[in-house]
Amino acid sequence: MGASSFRTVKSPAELTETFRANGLKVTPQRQLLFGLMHGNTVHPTAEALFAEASARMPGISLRTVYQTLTDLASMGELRLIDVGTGATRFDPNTDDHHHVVCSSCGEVRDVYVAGSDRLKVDGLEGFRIEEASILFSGTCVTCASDTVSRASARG
Amino acid sequence: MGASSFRTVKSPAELTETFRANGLKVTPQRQLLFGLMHGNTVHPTAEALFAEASARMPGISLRTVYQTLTDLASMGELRLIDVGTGATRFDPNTDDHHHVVCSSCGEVRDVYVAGSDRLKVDGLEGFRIEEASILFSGTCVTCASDTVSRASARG
DNA sequence: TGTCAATCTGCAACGGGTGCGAACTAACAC
DNA sequence: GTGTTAGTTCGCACCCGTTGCAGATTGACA
Repeated sequence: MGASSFRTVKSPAELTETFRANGLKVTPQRQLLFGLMHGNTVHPTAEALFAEASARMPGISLRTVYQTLTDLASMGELRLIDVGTGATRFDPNTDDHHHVVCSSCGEVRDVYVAGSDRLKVDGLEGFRIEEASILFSGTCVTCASDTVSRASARG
Repeated sequence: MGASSFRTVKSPAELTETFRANGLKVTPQRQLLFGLMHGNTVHPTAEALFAEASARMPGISLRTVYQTLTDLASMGELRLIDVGTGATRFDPNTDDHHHVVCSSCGEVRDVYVAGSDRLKVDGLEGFRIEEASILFSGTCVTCASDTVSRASARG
């Protein structure tokens, strides 16, 4: 569970190779997005990445951001996750893991779960299961302390 | 885990009482929806309930369906679930349970999981967890056999 | 340097869901 | 039965996230 086993999205250089190998072209827009996803741990939305990308390359289209992200996802280089906050999040961590989401601010963090093979599950009869995802939700430390300070300001 | 411990939405008569007790009026539209949810095990979307309701009460508004369902949910009489198929599902089963979704047809079924307290979870530091939901996804028996028959038709 | 398929952008459109306000009606009092 | 009024219903406009489309552009390879 240490950083040594952490499997994230390939480097921009490697993704360039992967794209070319798949017959896809490598454009400046794509290279920018490769860089923005590499080592990214905040599970950004398409809009958030678009904002970052726009700052570095004014005129880049939101459509292109979506296109590149779905290309990356369909090649298995990143994961699309839905934590119920409205917009799809993009996760460069392709390890087998799960997520926590703060129900107040929407922050998402990776969670590693061991022992799920020992769960007793009733109700899967008739299904060929391909995936199981666990989503924790609660309040992050920042939002919790905000609540506390607001409460004491009132009191 | 038998039917005896199954906790579903209250009967239409009980919901009538609950609504009145909360200062809400009991309209024909609401009574119709109470009946449609009672004993419902298909995890319908608002649109699906709207279609059923429209057949019995032409002219009922989709807006009213949403309104009544969110009222029921905020009273804890049913649960809103998101299985990643786009639309919110409404689940009259208020037991502590989880779900499987067929990635092909979107069918949802209830799943009971025991032993989740023995999971080893890493990454929740700093979060006050309020909920954990497990979502299985795979192919239901109907979609699996459809695939088989299509494959043999081709062969 | 040329060719051409792949890509980019902007806009229209779509699905799910919500805010709003005028018309309506359940609930309670008399 | 009638009146009063707060809660509801309906339909429309609109929001958000996302995708389809098409014309202009450009990476990749000869």
